[in-house]
Amino acid sequence: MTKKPTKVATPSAALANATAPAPASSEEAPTSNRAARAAERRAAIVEAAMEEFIARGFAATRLDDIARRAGVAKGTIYLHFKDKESMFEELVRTVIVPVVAKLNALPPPTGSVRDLIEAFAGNFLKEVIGTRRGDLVRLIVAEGPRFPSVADFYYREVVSRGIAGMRALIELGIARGEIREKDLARYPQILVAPAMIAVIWQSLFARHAPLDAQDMLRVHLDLIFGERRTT
Amino acid sequence: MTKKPTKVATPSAALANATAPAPASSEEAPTSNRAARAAERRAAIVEAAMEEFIARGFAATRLDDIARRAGVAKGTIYLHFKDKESMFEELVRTVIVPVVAKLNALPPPTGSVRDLIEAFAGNFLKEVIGTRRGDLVRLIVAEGPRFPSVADFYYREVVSRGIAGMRALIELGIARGEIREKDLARYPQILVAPAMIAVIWQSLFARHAPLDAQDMLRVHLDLIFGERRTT
DNA sequence: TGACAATGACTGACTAGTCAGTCATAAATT
DNA sequence: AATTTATGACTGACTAGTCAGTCATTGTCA
Repeated sequence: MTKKPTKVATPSAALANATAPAPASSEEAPTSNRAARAAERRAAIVEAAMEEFIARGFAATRLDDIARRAGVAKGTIYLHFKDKESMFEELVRTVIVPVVAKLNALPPPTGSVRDLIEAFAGNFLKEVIGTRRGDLVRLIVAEGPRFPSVADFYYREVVSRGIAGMRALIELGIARGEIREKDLARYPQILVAPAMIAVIWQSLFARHAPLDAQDMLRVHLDLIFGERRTT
Repeated sequence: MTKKPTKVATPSAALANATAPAPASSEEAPTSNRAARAAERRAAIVEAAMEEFIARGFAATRLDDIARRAGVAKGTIYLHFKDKESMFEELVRTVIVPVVAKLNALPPPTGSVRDLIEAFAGNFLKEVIGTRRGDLVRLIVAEGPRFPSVADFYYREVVSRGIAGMRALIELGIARGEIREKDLARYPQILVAPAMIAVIWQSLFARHAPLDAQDMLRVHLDLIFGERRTT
């Protein structure tokens, strides 16, 4: 039935072409055993899928494109994921989990609350705003309503924890007299809002009006903690 | 294929169902002349398209569904719009324009700046948060990157004007001594951020954790203007 | 150690289905 | 009757998901 006498060159050659002369991104070992190779494949698929989903959204993304970008045949995707939908869902989980891990490993609360939050904001700036992770946030906002399970997961793992953490910090700030506005503890969203806006702004309007997110967050913290002493 | 001998009742009946017993929204006349009927059709299509696009996103929305919801045959859509893409773009324009008109018709600046902004926030709460318009904002955030022309339009017509207006208000507040934080004028986004977050929250997380947007905005204004005097 | 067998990861042509856009025909309006 | 407007069956391009077949790797045995 299939009329392929010569077969398809070598699959490994195709793979090498698709990604780079050297294997994958982080790991460099020639990946001897099967399991490792499989994990590597899966990682490549996840990576490629994220790029495509971010660029085109769920519905408009073609699995063929993901496969090509991952340097893998389409069928291979189905060895790792049940279908397009559950691939999207698992993808979000896979990418989010390390973030949650980091959130849990919060630094010991030394120094002023303002310093803590400032450090947190700095981190957020570097790791989220204007990065692939920021785009992922926008993707979740975009697809959330069509993927309740994704929205649920994101709320449970990231939002609710983030809100709770921020609330604890705010309460500490209030107890220490650093924060005046007591009601702020009821709406930690207010503390985070400018950061979220910065994420969205970057991917929608940066080309029209670049936003100095760092400076904006500083001003926002001044608003909450009062003008910063000069040093 | 479709076994519909009797035809689809009357289109107007279907339309009436979709919106209300009485035809269309504003106009009530039996729409005698051609132009009026055409405009009505177009409005029905726009209305239906907005519902579908909000519910499914651009790529996953079927023109057949829009046509059915609008009580119109698919071909009719193409009498009003060139194709799906330009329909989406024109749709956003059509829905946004009245909002801009309202923005331009700002009330005369009487009373304190805080009162002005509070009135504005109240309006926003009623007309945007938790309404179809709020969903439209989310839709623009979602599809913006794939429709630069939509993002451009939205930025030009809504965002940049809104930011400018807020900045003027903030500067007034600073001049009058109502607002302490002078740098706020450089980032009117901070003033608006919680409102935007509320919009997004409603459509993503309201089921998990309902958000009292009104109260949150009040707290945020307290933060900016100082605790509100009891009356 | 070298030869051979078993495994299952991987492939990509293929199927079945979907949907944007078209156009011959019909209805309504003039 | 002529013209404009509306219809919806149809088409062709496109794509999610399948599966029979391939072959590098691993395991087994002499």
